[in-house]
Amino acid sequence: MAGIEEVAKLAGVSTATVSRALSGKAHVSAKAQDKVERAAAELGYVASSSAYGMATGKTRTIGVVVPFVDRWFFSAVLESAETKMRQHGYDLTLYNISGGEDQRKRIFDEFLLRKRVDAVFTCAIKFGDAELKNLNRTKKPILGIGGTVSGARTISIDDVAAAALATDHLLALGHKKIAMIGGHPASEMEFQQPNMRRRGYDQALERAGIEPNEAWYLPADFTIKGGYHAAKQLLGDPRGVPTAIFCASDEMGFGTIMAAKDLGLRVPEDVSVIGIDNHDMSEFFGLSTISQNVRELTEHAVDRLIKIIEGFKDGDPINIEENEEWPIELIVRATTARPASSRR
Amino acid sequence: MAGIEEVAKLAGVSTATVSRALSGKAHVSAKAQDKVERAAAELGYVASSSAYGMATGKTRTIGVVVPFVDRWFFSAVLESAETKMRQHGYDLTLYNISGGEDQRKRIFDEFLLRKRVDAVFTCAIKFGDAELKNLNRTKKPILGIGGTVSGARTISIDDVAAAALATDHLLALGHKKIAMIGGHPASEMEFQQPNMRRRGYDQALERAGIEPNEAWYLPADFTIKGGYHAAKQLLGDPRGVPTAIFCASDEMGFGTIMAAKDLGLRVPEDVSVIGIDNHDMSEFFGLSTISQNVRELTEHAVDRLIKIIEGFKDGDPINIEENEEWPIELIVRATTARPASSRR
DNA sequence: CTGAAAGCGCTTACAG
DNA sequence: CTGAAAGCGCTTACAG
Repeated sequence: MAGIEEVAKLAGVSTATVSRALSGKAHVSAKAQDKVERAAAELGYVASSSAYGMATGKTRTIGVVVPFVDRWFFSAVLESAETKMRQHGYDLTLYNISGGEDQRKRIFDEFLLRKRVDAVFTCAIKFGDAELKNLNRTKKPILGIGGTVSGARTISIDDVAAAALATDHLLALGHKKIAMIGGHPASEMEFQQPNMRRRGYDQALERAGIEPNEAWYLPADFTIKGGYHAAKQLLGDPRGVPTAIFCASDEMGFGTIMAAKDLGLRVPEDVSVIGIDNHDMSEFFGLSTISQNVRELTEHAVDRLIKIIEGFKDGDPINIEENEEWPIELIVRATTARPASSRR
Repeated sequence: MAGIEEVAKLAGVSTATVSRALSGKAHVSAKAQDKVERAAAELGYVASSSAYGMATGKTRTIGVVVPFVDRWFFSAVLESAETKMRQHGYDLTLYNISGGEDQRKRIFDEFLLRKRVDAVFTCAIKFGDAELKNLNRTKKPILGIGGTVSGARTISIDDVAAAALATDHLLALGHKKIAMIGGHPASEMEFQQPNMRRRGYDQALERAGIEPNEAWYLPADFTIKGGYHAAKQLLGDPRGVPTAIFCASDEMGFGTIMAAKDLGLRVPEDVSVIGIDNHDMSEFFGLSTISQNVRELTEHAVDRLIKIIEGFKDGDPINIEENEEWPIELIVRATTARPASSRR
């Protein structure tokens, strides 16, 4: 509870000197520096962030907006973001949109605007025009990952290319009957990933001269359970079964592997499976996948955002539309192989 | 960027009246109320939280400290806590301890103290004496879940009883050869759960006149992978195999189910499995479990903490040691049944 | 290098 | 019910 005044008194200097010594922003004589540090330590002084915020207009807090927190992808983002922000001396405040329209509105109209945050970091969030305008009006830089967003900076993989790469991997192994378990067109991810990943799959097939089979695109919800159910339908169909399944997320890939096993099918002998994400458990499942290195992506994005905040000069545009493409990587493990028909 | 001054000007009243009208803390004439509301809406005014914090000493932010965020239990806590806090008009700032000693020290010595938060909500965190003292000195109320903590309020299940209940369920079905997959004694959970759950298991067996078999307690790390590996060792041992396995977490239960299947064993015909948590995927796996209703527990705990903050009177002790026991519930699903030997 | 003082934008006793 | 003014605890031009 000790304030700067008490530290100044104990150190025998003015509050200005205390502030300067502790912030390191201006030179202070070695002697004064020492006295201040001793006094601060003795009193256990830590500057009040509200007062700091008043005086500087900075909160040293970044708002992170996510659609879910209890799904692996988002929790990995959250964990990496927190660690990186902490390193830079920033706090992370969490805004979770999953509570529906009301919660979302409250967050955008009230919380995010209340000068609580210096910037906004979003993951798989698409802004409404009004939301973006408000954020711009209050001079909040935005950086998004997990898809591009109009009017803001983003760092994102090329989802079309990622899906095409996964599909091409299966094609190159000799598969011709390739199904896809993807997302619902207008899904709660509120984002274009499902559509883009489907497009990549379609394009890859078409390039290989294969007509995409409508019945072999199954929408699910990106969870293990969703993948399991979809895969059961696909693999249990007596009228014809694919030899490979591309899943738009690794979690759906896990579900697909389990479904295959439960049907008595062997992976990859009877059916190949590939996902997208490189989930923490993918190695355990031996799942082939397309990695976007979420953790590094997040760390890179946080660094970038903080650079923007701290390098901001009056007159600079707050937000510009600009996507930095983040590289993807094919990781081949044990769930993809040549189809049985082409073996000898 | 509009300040209270501009609103006052536009509404033709003083800033005091604006503040009162918007906060609703004092009566304001209907006319003034209306003028203020209009003006605020027109200007898109939202009070600065730093200024609010300066004036009131409140931040309306709660610090949430967790050891992990990318594990289901903690992410469920985080999601529920955020939603509940938001409802009360509080922000959640995230403090993740997983980055090791340095990150932890920085959080406790610097961030949590910087008058950034009104209170601290912890999940499965054990404080050091110095940490607790600092928090008390800066008058931060603490509420913990996921285990009791000395010197602070907690809401927590009885872990010994939960483990005993799971074990008793297996015993009641007729199992005598019951193994346990638990935690490492001094685990990264930095908490007593592993030990307490083992104690509950031991006690239940002893009450049933069964001597716990040292070789049948396997430590793992609470993950699916960890559970899988442990279960493989248990179920593959040629010298003798348990008929039931109690896992200290549902995730280890999932791993155990997969291990059994991969060994060609049927669950529950050849081996029964029960966990603790009622994970979101437990229903999908058909896993019998002990539920602690994490989400409701978290919401209840947040309500409680906010009541403490807002009802605080000078002279009240900041933190008192007091545990509220949270009820548990046995949920029997498809992975537990009588042992084969006792069937006919 | 250092200090006195203004100022950041609110809230809230205190008067009226 | 309302307003003038003090005060919250810092930072930072401005002088010296």
